[in-house]
Amino acid sequence: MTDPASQPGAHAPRPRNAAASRQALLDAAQGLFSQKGFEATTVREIGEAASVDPALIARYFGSKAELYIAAVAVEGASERPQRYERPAQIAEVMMARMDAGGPGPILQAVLRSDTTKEIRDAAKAHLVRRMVQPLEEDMDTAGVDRARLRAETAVAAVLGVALGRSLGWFSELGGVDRHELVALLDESLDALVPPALD
Amino acid sequence: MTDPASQPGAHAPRPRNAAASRQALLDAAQGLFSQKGFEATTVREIGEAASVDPALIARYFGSKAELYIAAVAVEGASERPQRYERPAQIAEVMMARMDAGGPGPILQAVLRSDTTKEIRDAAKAHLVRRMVQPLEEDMDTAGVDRARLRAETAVAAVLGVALGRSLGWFSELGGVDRHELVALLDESLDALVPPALD
DNA sequence: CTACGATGTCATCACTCGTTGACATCAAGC
DNA sequence: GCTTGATGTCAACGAGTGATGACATCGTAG
Repeated sequence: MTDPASQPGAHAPRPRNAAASRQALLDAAQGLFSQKGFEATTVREIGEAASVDPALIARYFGSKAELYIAAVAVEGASERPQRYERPAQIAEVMMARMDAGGPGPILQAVLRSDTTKEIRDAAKAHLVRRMVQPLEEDMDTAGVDRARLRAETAVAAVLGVALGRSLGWFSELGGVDRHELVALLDESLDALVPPALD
Repeated sequence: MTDPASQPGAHAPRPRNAAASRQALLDAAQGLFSQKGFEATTVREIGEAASVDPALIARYFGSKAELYIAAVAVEGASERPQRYERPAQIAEVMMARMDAGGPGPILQAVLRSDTTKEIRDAAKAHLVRRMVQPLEEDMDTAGVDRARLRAETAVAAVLGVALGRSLGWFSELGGVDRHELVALLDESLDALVPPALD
């Protein structure tokens, strides 16, 4: 962010700017990985989307896999810590994200088998930390039986619904208003994950 | 078909038997596609698993894609029509299948984006016919509101749980006894898909 | 102004994929 | 026994992939 040394207002064209190229690659990768997954996205596609030579992926990130990890890290970091009052809020957050830009690198990594085990484990851990554990802790303090299993089941179910909605599995699920769907899930999830009573 | 055994009059045993080779390829493809999906399975793998030269795939099926379609057709035909008394029975059936041999070609086709749209649509239709419609009809006769949406949501949720269990997303979900999980889902699904009262 | 490191461009490598066609080998009919 | 068609084997092709390194070009320190 040093002074580009040109007119104010309009960013100076940066034909040679490593940071900008790196960022462009990262953004393009984020979008493409999010929509198509790891294997189905080629480095040449990423380069074209970023208007950057694909060879720079190797230079700046080392490899396609490391670029993927970087994209996942960005997605993970962009999520601010959050506390869920009701289990269906997880569905709300997840579907809002998917409505915006596809499943995202993390979910892609979790549900596809063509990614490295290393990447998949990292994505799973993220999912557990952000979604399962909050639910589990609430139920633990409330003394609910089988808290962990209930939390995992709820997250998996929400993921299924969000996925089916995003990928257009069915006719109505994809088109229904998000909040209506969340409301529908709310009743159901309360039976699976009893809400904290405190 | 005709008795292949040792009688002199009958046809000799079949060291070179096109039908047997074809079937071996189909079986191997069914298993591999079921576990790894379409793109991640190579024709060389299939050939090795079937102990048949991969080139015969082209000869007997035309291409890898047509072999895939044949495998899906086999899975679709093997399912006998079934009626579900309670929504959680869908979970039972689905998880029993997955515990046996992975998600299966049909589910793989639905959830992965690397398959042909044609294949994916066929798989979706199969899913709707076998899972969504039975639920919907029960609720329609019971006069439940938003029957179709509820049915689709329930199937998607069950799919998510079954998938998460099969793919090892979480620590407990994968290991828990299937029937315990079904019981857990039963309460929850009743809220989403009110059981028929007749 | 010049030299040098940083940045971008390009051709190409090694590899895997699905597919193809030539060739080998077997079983059966004349 | 020899021919003929079916069946199996094999090497290779062309199209992709990710990755690599040589080279060109820019920006700027000296």
